[in-house]
Amino acid sequence: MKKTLNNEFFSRNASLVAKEILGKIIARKIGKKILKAKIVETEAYFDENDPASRAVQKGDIRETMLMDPGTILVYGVHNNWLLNIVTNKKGKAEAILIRALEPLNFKEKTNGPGLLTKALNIDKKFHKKNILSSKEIWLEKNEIDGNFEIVESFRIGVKKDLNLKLRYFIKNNKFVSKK
DNA sequence: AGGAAGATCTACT
DNA sequence: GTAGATCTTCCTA
Repeated sequence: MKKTLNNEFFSRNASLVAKEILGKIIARKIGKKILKAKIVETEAYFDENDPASRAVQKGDIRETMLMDPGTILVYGVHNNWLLNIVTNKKGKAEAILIRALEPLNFKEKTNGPGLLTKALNIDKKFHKKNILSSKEIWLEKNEIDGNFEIVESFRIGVKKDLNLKLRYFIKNNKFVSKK
């Protein structure tokens, strides 16, 4: 059994992936250091029937969301880079947004989508790379603690939200951006 | 070339 | 709780 997450993991419905990726480890190699953090908060975005998703707009973001599962989608908003991972099969515009991490071996703040990209030094250079094959960033299974409760809630910062709970976070984790 | 909008963050009240 | 700062991308002309 491989330690890193595979293609099948991401080849599913975005809300499913968003939920199951909670508690997994994201690793970022910078020079000789490898920063590791636990994913504690995510959101799911869809194509049709999701007015808040950027996939309904034509452009580079939609193009990227149509690519292979595991493709990294980096999107700039305000002053920040937001880290997304494309899910579902090629041709389906779905993705998850990583909203918050719990740092395991570093101290930078990661309790927000813009902050975690700064902490991990993620920017547009990762755009359209695949997180399943990258040597600089990857995801690992968490074999240490798989015991936590998942809370479902509404997405944050979107005007036209669906009447669906598409944000998922680990209960009682203090690194979650909002409750 | 210019303007508007946006899946945000920080600081201050 | 609310306002402001300030960057990238897309749309229009």
